[in-house]
This record gives sequence, structure tokens and C-alpha cells, in this order.
Amino acid sequence: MPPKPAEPDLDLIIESMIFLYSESRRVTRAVAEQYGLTGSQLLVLKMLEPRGQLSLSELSSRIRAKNSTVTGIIDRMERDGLVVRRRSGEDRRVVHIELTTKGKKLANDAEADPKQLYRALLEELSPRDAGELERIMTKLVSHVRAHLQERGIAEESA
Amino acid sequence: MPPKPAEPDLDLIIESMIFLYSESRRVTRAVAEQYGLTGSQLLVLKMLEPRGQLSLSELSSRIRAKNSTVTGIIDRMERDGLVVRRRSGEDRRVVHIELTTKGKKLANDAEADPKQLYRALLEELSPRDAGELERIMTKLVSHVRAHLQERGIAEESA
DNA sequence: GGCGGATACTTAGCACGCTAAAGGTTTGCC
DNA sequence: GGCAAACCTTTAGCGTGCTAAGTATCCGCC
Repeated sequence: MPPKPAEPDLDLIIESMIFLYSESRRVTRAVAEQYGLTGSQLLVLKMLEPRGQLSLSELSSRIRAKNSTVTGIIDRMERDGLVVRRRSGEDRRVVHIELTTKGKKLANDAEADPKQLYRALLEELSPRDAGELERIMTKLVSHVRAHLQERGIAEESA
Repeated sequence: MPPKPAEPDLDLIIESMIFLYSESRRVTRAVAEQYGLTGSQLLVLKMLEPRGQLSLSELSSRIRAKNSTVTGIIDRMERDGLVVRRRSGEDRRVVHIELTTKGKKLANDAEADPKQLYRALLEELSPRDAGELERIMTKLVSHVRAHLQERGIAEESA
């Protein structure tokens, strides 16, 4: 093993990514639990907080899940009195999701929105490292997009 | 927007990570589907392939899931004739999971193990970029570990 | 006006992921 | 020997993710 490896350890990068991702989920879960919420529920509250209301589809695309998944999440949140569904007057297919008073209070109390956890972590990096990381991650993303295009695997609106 | 940002865009990094992770899951899923498997099932086959057999607990820790989760996965794989459970003779609490002939054949046919997908992607980076990425990711991981220790959140055997 | 295709959401059914609790086994200690 | 603690696995119950199919509504075009 040379001290400065000529060959970067790709598996180490992979494991690091998996570690970061799974830990972040674990921490998010733990934070949400303090407020009697699940991770997804906290995420939805945080999405709704600044905007007041969102259609179910808008919510789905923001949290990167399918409509049918979000229907279930909203069902449980409505059952627990955190949000209400309101049919749109303009387009009666659309359902707007709104925070209740209880929902607003919880959203406000839980100051840790999931992205914040990541962000705090990244802020510990030097600006140079953060810049490098941004550059490389962007490159990886564009590689993935190129592959997807190549294989004709349609990618929904990112 | 300056051309070379003085301020790295942390949210962009976060979104890139989420994108990479969720895409990799999507691709793994698609690959597994070609063999009539789910992502987890393919992972289990690949774990068992070189070793012949593993106890349920060993399997759980390798795929980073709880025993109760793996019980379900193995239930379905046994139902589909991919593996069999065999009670250990040495310690009758332990259950060994073994590949059937059908399971071995599938494990052999599906040459794409999930990590390979990531690896191919990373190999497109220049060695310099890969080296930098490794360095920064390692730093991030150690920050996370430090945080976890600090908060006394016990971390199970990584 | 009305028909056909898109769009928004829900439903049904499956696979995972978790925790908590229950079952059987082993181990250690008296 | 026998009891208690530790250990391995399963069961039960919930939440989240997906696809496919169903319902209601909207839009465009004849």
C-alpha cells in the first residue's frame, strides 16, 4: 500500500456514499421521531411550510416519489390531523394539500429539515474541498444522465 | 453568477448525491428484473455465490438490514426455489441459507453485481478526480462518525 | 356537442425496511 | 441439575416505495 495511492480506491468511495446516505436516513428518522413523525412526514411538512399549499403531484415530484406513494403518506398525515386535502376549484382533478394549525406548529417546532443535516456536514469542509466535490459530483451526474439517454431509458423530469 | 463560484453550491452537492443514489437503485432494480429478481434478492444471491452458505445473521449484517427484514426476503426466495434453509447442527439456533441449483444458476447468469454499476461510473472519472473524491468522501465520513460519537448515538459494527 | 387522448389522483397488491415481542437454544453460574 | 441471561430467528404490525389498473376531469379537435 503506497502512502499516496496512485490508484484511487473506488470501492471506498462507493462505501462512503452508501454510508453517508444510510446514516443521513437514520438521523433524519431519529429527528422526526422526536416529534412523533416519520422521515417522510417531516419532509412533507417542511415542503408545505413556506408555501402554504401544494398539489399532490407537485409534492410527489419534490420528494421524488410516485403519486401513489404520496397518496398513502397524505392519508396517514390527514388521519393524524397534520394536513387537509382541498379540491382545486380551477381544475377539479387537482387536490391541494394544506397544513392544519397542528401541522404548522409541528413544522415550525422541528427546525431540522432533512437537507439541513447534510448542509451542516458540508459546511465543515474547506471551501476548496466543497468546490472540488461540487465539480466532481456534477460530472458524475452528467455521466449518469448520458448513460440513461444512451440506453433510451426515459428519465422523468428531474 | 460568477463563472468560478467563490461560494460552492452545497445544495447542488446534496441533490447530486440523492440523484446518484436513487438512480443507482433504479438501475439495480432494472437489472435484477431481467432475471425475475428484486434488487435485494440479487444482492443475496451475490453474497451467497462465493461462500456457498451464510447464516441469516451474517447475511443481515452484510446487506446492512435487520434480521427480521432478511427473514422476509429469504421467505420469498425459498418460496421461489432460489435458496433453502438448513438448521445448523452445531448450534441449533442458527439457520444456514444455501443456494439451490436454480439459485446458483441465476447468480452465475446475472453477472452485474450492484456495486459494479457504481464502479463503472467512477472509472469514467480521471484518476485525479477519483483521488480527490475519495479524499473528500473519506473526510465527510469521518465527520459523520465524529458527530455520532459526540451525540452518543451508538453505531453498530460498520 | 361530443369523442379520444392526456392528466390527476386513488386503489390494490407486492416487496422491503423498521421495532417490539415471542419462541427456541445455548451458556454460565450456583 | 437447574435457572437466568444472552443469543438467533421468526412473527406481527406499521410505514414507504413501486407498478398496474380504475375513476374523474380536462383539453383539443372533428
